[in-house]
Amino acid sequence: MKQINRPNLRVQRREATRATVLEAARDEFERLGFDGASIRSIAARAGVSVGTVMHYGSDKRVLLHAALFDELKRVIDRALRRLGTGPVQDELGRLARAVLRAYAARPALSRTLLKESLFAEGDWAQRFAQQAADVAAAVAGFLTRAQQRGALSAHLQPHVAAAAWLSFFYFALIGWVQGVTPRPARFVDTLMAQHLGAHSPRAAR
Amino acid sequence: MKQINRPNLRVQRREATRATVLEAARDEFERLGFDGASIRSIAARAGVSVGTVMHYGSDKRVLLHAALFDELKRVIDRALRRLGTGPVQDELGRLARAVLRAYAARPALSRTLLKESLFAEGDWAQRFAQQAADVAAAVAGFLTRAQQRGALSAHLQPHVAAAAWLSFFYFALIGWVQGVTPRPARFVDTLMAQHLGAHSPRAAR
DNA sequence: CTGTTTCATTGAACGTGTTCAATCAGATTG
DNA sequence: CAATCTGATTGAACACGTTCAATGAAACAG
Repeated sequence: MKQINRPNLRVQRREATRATVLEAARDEFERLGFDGASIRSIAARAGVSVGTVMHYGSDKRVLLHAALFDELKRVIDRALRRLGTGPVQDELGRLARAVLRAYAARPALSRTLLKESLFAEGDWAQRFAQQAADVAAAVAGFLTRAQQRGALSAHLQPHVAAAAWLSFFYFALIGWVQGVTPRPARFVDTLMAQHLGAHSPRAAR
Repeated sequence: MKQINRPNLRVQRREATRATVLEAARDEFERLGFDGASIRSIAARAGVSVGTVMHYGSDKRVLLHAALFDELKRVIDRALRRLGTGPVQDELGRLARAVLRAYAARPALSRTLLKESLFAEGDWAQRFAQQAADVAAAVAGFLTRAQQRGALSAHLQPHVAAAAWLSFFYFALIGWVQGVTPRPARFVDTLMAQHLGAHSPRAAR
């Protein structure tokens, strides 16, 4: 009887090698930054040849994405799940800060990580676009619930406001990695305050 | 009497070589894209050595900036000067479309041009940050004038709204080069409509 | 059990961006 | 006018990312 649930040795080895390569990649990228890490240093750290490293990442940027995408996605997903029923801006601020911390945790890499995720190509472009769409959808859902409990004007189109928030957030992140926006979460908060300004139920106008 | 106004031969030659190198760089980048163009092909086109090309651009990205910054700056500055007294969103839409056209005019290069300008490093980071600050200031001024002629609520903080517009604009541009925002000007318009929504004098709420 | 197929792995070769010592030409000085 | 200084130019060397033909090991078929 064919053992369907037990992959054969080759598949096991492949997965083990892939994990080893991606872990070595993550370590090198986080320690040395994208440019500082080389395919050769990653290969040496993983104990394989450069051809094997390239086998698991079709180019260096793909390697970066493959090494770090899942962890950042976990951070984002957890922060989205934690969107609660507190004041709208506080909840959004928490979301922004959680993602910021994930970037700040890898200072040598934050600029390139952001740069390459925003401008990814091929399959990874689609994955990052999907991720942004998921965040926008989650934020729109959060805003809809806020409207339903009367914390936000019913006139506001949640998906547009979510896209606005995402725009502010990414712009703030870019400003932050570029050193021109030292307090990105505050920046997002200020813009979102104006954006929602007349849409909160107690707006005086 | 020292001829102050007439640079010597070496200075003349340096400027001529610089212009030649940057023009060759611009041609190659626009024709082949950033990755498609090589330092060697630029050198060949300019009739100089690779060392000379590197002399006029400390690295390939700097070469890109040096080759294209002034032209894009001219487009932006002209569009800013044309901000008039028409409906606020129409004027901002025109500004957005003018810059979009400048990018669209070089399809092989638009993604990298945007990517490298947003994530520039060193002196160029400062120049691009200054450019963004100039745009924000000009848009804030435009919004202030709109308030003064009663086309916009006096309660709106112009510099915050300008930062919001810039966020929408860059996010739309990124979405456009990534293929997820086919109508970036419309995207900006939609978000800005919501942002200004309750701030126009005829807002029903 | 053996031959064949499949796929992972290897590492040298290649093209690239970047560096730098050597050379050359223009400017300056005495 | 010659010697010296200064800065532009050169292009080979280097390290890098990427490619690919060769090799080896696992899987499969008979």
